[in-house]
Amino acid sequence: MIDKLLLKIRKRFDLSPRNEDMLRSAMTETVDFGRQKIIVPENEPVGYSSLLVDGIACRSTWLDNGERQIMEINLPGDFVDLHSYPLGWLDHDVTALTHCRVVKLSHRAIERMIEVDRRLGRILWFLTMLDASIHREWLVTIGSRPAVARIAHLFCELCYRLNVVGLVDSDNRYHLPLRQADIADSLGLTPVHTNRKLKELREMGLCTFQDSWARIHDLAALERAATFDARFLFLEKRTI
Amino acid sequence: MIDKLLLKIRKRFDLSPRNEDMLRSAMTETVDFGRQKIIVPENEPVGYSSLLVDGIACRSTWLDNGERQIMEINLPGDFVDLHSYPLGWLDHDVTALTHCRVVKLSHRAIERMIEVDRRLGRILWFLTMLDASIHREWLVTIGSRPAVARIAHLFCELCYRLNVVGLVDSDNRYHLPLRQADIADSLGLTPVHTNRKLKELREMGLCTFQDSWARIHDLAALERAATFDARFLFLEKRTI
DNA sequence: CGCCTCATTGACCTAGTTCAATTTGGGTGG
DNA sequence: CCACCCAAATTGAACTAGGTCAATGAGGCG
Repeated sequence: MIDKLLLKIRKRFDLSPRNEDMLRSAMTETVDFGRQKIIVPENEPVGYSSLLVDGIACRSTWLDNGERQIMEINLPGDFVDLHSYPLGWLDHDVTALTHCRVVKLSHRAIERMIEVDRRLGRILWFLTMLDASIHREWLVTIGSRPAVARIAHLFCELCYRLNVVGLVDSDNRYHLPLRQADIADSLGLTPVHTNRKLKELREMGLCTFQDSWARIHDLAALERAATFDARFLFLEKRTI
Repeated sequence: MIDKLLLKIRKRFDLSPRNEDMLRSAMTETVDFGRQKIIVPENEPVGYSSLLVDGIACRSTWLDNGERQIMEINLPGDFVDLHSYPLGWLDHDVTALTHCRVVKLSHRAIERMIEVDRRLGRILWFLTMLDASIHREWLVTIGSRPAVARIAHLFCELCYRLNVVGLVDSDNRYHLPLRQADIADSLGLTPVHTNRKLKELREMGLCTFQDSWARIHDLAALERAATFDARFLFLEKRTI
């Protein structure tokens, strides 16, 4: 159930079997959400955090003009709203972009876990700071990269993140059941322009996104096109 | 020394005198940085976090093409790199945009404080999540708002944040010693375009930015122009 | 005075948008 | 099996917000 979360954590920290048990036993209730359903609504007090175990979700808000801005794409193994623990509620919606399965972790249980093992608290804090780092990288993407590089960067990011949780094939191919409009709304582009630039990436032989699958044909070249530097994902193993 | 930090925290949480003493006594060394100096360099292990007590700093990276993207503007009372505590190092530089004064808080001291009072840990975690919330709002700004609204939004944000630490005059006027280029690099615009749109805001009678001072003539109208909603700043007092 | 940084303005250009039409590929009901 | 429908992808053509380039001001200061 929480194996993808454990993979994500173990990539960066050593986890004792005891830690794993604590996490495992703290998460109980499973909930499913259909596509487009709101998993966590904006501005409402939250008493628990949700771990995405299956499907793809996103953080997004709607603007007055009807535009949607997606601020992060959540993958299996991600807590979609761990930050509601320190914040109390969310400043944005979390929405299912595909069918999603989620397990709940009450804030009270988080509190208890941290009380028993402070290091676990620091690990959870780390996970939320990883989201913040991804936010910053997106700021660079949207603020400074041209359209092709934006799309390329997103595909690189998702490749690395999905790889951590074992969801990338040996030939850099991964399941990505998103609409082009989802990508457009993530990158501050229009669906039409996104479509054209996806075609360009395809014709350049860098990557293909079709039928809910992303295939990266030349990761190194794609990273160059994206000016991608994986360091913002903090993939190194660390002590403490 | 740390009074602005205390204001910032007290706006959201009750702080016991003991908590305040713990914070106060943990921060010792003061360091000054001239304009353009790097306060915390990217990708280098950090053993302490820095609290900005005076001046304005920013988180930024440089792209291959020589462009700079600013990801957050740090004000007095902000920790510029509290997230280095869980992360270990930063994915970006922290740079002084004006002369800055900083006090240091070692990670060991943070560790100790949290050990003594877990609630304080949650408060520090909150502070880092506030930064993340600001990042998300900037994503919306850069991804979806037109130029005038971007600038307006930034002036609203700075007004609210500076107000918390007592740096806004009664007539919504605050010291903001930034170049137009700093604003441009924060918003994903060019300095030229920023200049033109600043003129527009001035002519609309919404706000003036001249000689290092921002004057908001009509905050409500400026917020409307920016589609600004202060909720992302989590300004409410909360329990726990 | 001369220099330097930053703000301002004008003229032209382009990456990305907008609008609208067409295609594609499932489903689904008969 | 086929006609129809619908969501999403694709393409074309015209448009614009914002960018680029380059010149001019306007202060501050050694």
